[in-house]
Amino acid sequence: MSNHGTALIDVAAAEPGACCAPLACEPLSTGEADELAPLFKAIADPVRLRLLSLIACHDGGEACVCDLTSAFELTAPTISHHLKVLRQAGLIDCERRGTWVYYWINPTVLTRLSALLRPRQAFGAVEA
Amino acid sequence: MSNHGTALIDVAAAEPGACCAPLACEPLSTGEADELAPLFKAIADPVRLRLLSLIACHDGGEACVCDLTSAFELTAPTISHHLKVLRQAGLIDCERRGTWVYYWINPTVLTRLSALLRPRQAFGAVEA
DNA sequence: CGCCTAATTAGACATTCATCTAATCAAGCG
DNA sequence: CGCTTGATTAGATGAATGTCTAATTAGGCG
Repeated sequence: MSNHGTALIDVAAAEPGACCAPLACEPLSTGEADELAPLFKAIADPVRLRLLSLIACHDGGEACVCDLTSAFELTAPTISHHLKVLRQAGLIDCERRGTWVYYWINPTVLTRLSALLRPRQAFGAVEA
Repeated sequence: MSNHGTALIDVAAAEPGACCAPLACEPLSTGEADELAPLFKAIADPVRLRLLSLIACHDGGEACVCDLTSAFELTAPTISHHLKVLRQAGLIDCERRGTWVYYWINPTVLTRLSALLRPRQAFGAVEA
C-alpha cells in the first residue's frame, strides 16, 4: 500500500539543514517555488488540515481511514481523495493491515515547511 | 493604501501563544481549519511564494511593486492580483509613497503558520 | 491642463479542484 | 463460493483560480 502511490517529490532529502534557509533569508528560486507550492497546496484545504491534525494526534501516531471518515460529513470517496492528495505530496504515508488501512504523518516534510515560514528574528533567543 | 483593502481575517490576534498549539497537539476544529486554510491557500502558489520571499529579502524589509513585477515574466495586473491575495490574507501590507507602492511582510501571520506545522518533537531541545 | 508612468480594477477565458454517485478492488467470514 | 464491509478508482459537475487584455485611478512633470 505504501508503495502503490506516485511519490512525486522527495523534498525531505533536498534540504538537510532546512532550518537555515527560511523564506526571508534569500529569494526563492523559480524551481524551489515550483517545488514548494504543491506542498502548501496540499495542506491548503480545511478538510486536509483537519485530516493531518487528526492523524497526527491519534493514539500511536496513526489513524484508520474509518476513524477519519467518521469525523467528517463527507462521503468516503471524498476523504479517500484528500488522503491521496496528502500522500502524493509526501505529507503522510499509509499501510493496509487486514481489512483496514492506516495513515501516519511524515514529519520531515512538515518540518521543512515550518522552517521555511519561520521569520529570521525567530532565531533571536538562541542562547536563552 | 494600507486601508483600502478588505482585511478579511485577523488571525494574528486570535492565537497569542500560537507556538503552543501545533497541528499535532490536538485535533484542529472545523472553525480553526476553515480559518487557516485560506492562509495556506494564499502561499500555495509559486508566484506568491516568490513574491513573499522577494519582499522579505529586500533591502529595508520592503519592496516596490515595480521591482517585484520585473522579477517575473508576467503582466503587471497578474502580479497586482497576487499581491492582493497576499494582502487580503494578512501576510503582507502596503503603502503608497508618491508614485510607487511599497509592500512589506507581516511576520506575525507567517510565524503562526510556521508554529502550526512544527511537529511536537521539535520542542525536544528546550533546555539546551 | 495634458501627457506619461505606476498600479489597480474589471471582465473574459481556460484550467484546476472539491464533491458526489456508481463501479471496482481487497479482505474476512459464513 | 457468495456475501458483507472497508477503501479506492472512475467519471461527471459546479465552483474557484491564474492569466490575460482593456480600462481606470493616482501621482509627477512640462
